[in-house]
Amino acid sequence: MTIAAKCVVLPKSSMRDYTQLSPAAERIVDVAEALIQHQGFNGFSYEDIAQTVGIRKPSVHHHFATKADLATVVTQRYVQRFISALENLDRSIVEPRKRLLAYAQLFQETYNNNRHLCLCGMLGAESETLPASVREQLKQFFEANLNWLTATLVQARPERAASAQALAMLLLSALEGAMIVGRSRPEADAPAQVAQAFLEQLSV
Amino acid sequence: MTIAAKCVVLPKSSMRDYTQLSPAAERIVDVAEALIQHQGFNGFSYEDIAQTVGIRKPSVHHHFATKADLATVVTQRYVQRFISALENLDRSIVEPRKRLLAYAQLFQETYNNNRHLCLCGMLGAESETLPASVREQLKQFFEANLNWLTATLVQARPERAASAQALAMLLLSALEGAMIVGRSRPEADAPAQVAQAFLEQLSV
DNA sequence: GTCTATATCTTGATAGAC
DNA sequence: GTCTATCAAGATATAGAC
Repeated sequence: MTIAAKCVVLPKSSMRDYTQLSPAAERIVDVAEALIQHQGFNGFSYEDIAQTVGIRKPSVHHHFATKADLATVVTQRYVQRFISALENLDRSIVEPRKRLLAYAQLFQETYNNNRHLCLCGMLGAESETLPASVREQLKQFFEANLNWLTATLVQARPERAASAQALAMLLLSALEGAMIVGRSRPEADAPAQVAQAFLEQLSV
Repeated sequence: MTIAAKCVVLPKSSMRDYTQLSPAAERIVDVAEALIQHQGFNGFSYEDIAQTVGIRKPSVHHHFATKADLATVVTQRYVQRFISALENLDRSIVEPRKRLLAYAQLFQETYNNNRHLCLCGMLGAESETLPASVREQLKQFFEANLNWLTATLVQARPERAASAQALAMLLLSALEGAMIVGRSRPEADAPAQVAQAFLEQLSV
C-alpha cells in the first residue's frame, strides 16, 4: 500500500487537528474539557455544551459530528499541552526537586478550578466506555508522565535510580488518586499535600 | 421537632437496608456493583442490569424504584463490607507491616477481577453527578480508610506518628490512582506494586 | 416477584433553510 | 456558521395484569 493510500483510509476523526480549530470550535473544546473534568464523559451531553457556549445543539454537531470526535480532540489537545508543560519545566527549572514540586503544582492548579480532575484521570476511570482513539491518548499521557517522572527522579537521586520507575508510578498514581479522594474531603490542596508527603518522606 | 417526626420525614431510600435484601434484590445489587466498578454510575442502564440478571427492566424497578436508590444500597453495602474487612485484618494479622500488605491486597484483588476499580474510587470521580446519599457514603469510606491507615502506620512506626496522617492519604490516594492509571498500562498488578514501593521506600 | 405495555424525557445525530 | 425542525434510540419510570 502506498503512503497516499494509507492517508486516504484514515478515519475522519483522526484527521482533525486541535491546532487548527476555528474560534467557535475552540470555545466548544474549552467547554467540553471542563465538563469532562467536572462530570466525566458519560456525565454531560451536547445540550450542556450548547447551553454553556450559547449556541444550539446542531451547531455543536457542525464542528464535531460525534461525541467520540469531540472527546478525541479534547483529549489530544490536553495531552499535547501537558507534554509541552513538562518540556517547559525542564527548560525553566534546573533543580530536580523544585521541578517535581512544580509538577505537582500542575495538578494542584487544575484541582483549584472547582475541584476539576485531571482530564486523563477522569477518562482513565471511564476508559472501558470510551472510543479507542481516546484510550490511545490516555496511554500516551500516562507513559509521557511516567517517563518524565522517572528521568527527573533519577536526576534528583542518582543513587536510587533502580527504584525510580516504581516511585514515578507511585507519585503519578498518588496525584491522580488525591484529586478523587480529595473531592470527598474538606482539604482543598490534596494533590499538593500528597506530593509534599512523598518528597519529604522519601527525602527526594 | 420531635425525634419521631424526624424519622417520619426520612426519604424512602434512606430506609432501605442492604442487610435485608431478598435473593432477587441481592442479585441486582451484585450486578449493579460490578457495572459501576467497570463502567461507572453514568455508564450503565437498568436495561444492562436486567439483561445480565435475566429479568426485565420493570422487575428491577420493583426492587429499586430509582437509580439513586440502587446506587445508595450498592454503596452502603460496599462501604460496610470494606469496613468489616478492615476489622478482620486487625483481628487476624498482628504485625502492622503485614496488615498494610494485606490491605493493599484488598485493592489488588478487586483489580484482578477484570480491572475493576474500587467502587468508591469510581464514584468519587463521578461524585459531582451523584445523589447526596451516595456522596455521604463516599465520605464515610474514605474517612474510615484514612483512620485505619493512620492508626496502622503509627503502630508500624511509632517514632513517625507525626507524619502518619499524611502518609495514610498518600497510600490511599496511590492505591485508588494506581487502579485508574493501571487501566492504561500493561501491568496487571499496579495497586500491589505502588503499595510495595510505598512500604519499601518509606521503610515501613 | 415478574411480566407486557406504555409514558415521558433525554440523547446523539441528520436534513435542509438562511 | 448557525438555525428550526425532526428523528430514532435509549433511559428512567409507572400502570396494571398475572
